[in-house]
Amino acid sequence: MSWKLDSDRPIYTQLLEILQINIVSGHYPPGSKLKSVRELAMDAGVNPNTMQRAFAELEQQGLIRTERTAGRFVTEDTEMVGKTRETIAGAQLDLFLEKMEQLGFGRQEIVEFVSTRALAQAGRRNSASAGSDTNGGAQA
Amino acid sequence: MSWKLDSDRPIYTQLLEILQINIVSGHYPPGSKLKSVRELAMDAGVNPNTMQRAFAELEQQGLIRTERTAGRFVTEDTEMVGKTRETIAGAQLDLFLEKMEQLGFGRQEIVEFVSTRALAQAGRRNSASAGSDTNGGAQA
DNA sequence: ATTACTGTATTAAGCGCTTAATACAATAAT
DNA sequence: ATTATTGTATTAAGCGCTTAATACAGTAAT
Repeated sequence: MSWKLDSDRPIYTQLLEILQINIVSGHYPPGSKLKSVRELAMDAGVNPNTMQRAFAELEQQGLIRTERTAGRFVTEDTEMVGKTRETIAGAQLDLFLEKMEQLGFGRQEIVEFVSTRALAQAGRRNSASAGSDTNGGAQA
Repeated sequence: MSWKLDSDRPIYTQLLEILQINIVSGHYPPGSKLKSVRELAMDAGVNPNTMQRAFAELEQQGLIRTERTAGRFVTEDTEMVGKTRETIAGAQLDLFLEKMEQLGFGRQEIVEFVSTRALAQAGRRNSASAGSDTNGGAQA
């Protein structure tokens, strides 16, 4: 787990996003049990109260289910997880497009920019499995 | 001018980004005079101190020049402006790619995702001038 | 039954951001 | 010379986020 936190935004918001991503990417499988609030807070280096707050919002979105004393579990509604993944991806794209257009880039330019730079030297890793994986190995 | 501010991040940071974009996109031409701190603060609906703080950081980056009592002016170093534009665009792309990969998307998928959705219904506007403009009408 | 581990709630303190209300020096405009 | 406008600095107050230090209720394990 990464837990890269910056001081520019509320920590509980960032924790929420990280937890979301770990769920919709399949890193936290449907139905699996999550670590306790205290343990995750330790991992992330934050106060348990802060992690608790992140969970409160995460649960409100239906991605996790809480059992009073047993702990928290990832939802088993794989369809919802998948939809959430698409929603987040779409939102990220919209944000990106908005910024690029504000910078004066046209749609055509943006596509070329992304194509050129994204396929160039990639992230170095998984240069083998890449190329024909249409699902990225995520979710159900 | 937009001045869309959210409460999730420091306002002066957001003001800084907006000012940056207006400069590197050519909306604030090189050498042009900017409105006063007080006036811009009014436009944005923030306290003059907050706008002042944004300017302090903006000047530190060299995008503007301050003349004690005459006001602030956009730099005339068009090369720097252009480089800054590319730097911001690259940073935005990197952020986007990172999020998408965390969501489980592969590079190939991302390119297809962007190509499909970015060229689909666009932003509705400038459907006429789009298509062959390789510079977006920005900077020098 | 006792122990350990869940989620949850409360209180107080500290810190950064923001605002409000001024004030001052330097220059441009009249 | 006077007035208006510029950037800039200062002080105090309020607010949200974060942390620390607890505490409690419910359940699983022993």
